[in-house]
Amino acid sequence: MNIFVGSLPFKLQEADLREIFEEHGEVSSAKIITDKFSGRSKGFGFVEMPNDTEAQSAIDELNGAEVDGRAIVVNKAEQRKESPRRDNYRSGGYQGNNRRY
DNA sequence: GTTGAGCGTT
Repeated sequence: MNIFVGSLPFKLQEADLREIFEEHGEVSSAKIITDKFSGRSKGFGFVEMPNDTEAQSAIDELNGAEVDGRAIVVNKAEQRKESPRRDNYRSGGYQGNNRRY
């Protein structure tokens, strides 16, 4: 289950976020969203947990929990898919791979 | 050295 985490302290790092969720279950990956141009944290991130039961428990326990003095927001993530369509494609190359500049 | 609602680069 992918989890959305908001209201994170700007100083928080991905490893910190991961350890927070690992206290409530197994964490496969943790991500802090940072601005591509400034490199600064956007203040929210995502955590992926393979066990849905532990994930739901972590959401229930960590939503509103205080981290570094800030009450964080934890919800089930949306919009980003893990399994894009990979079927019905043939290994044949493209004919129009010519590049015109 | 700054800020504070929301959903990420594959």
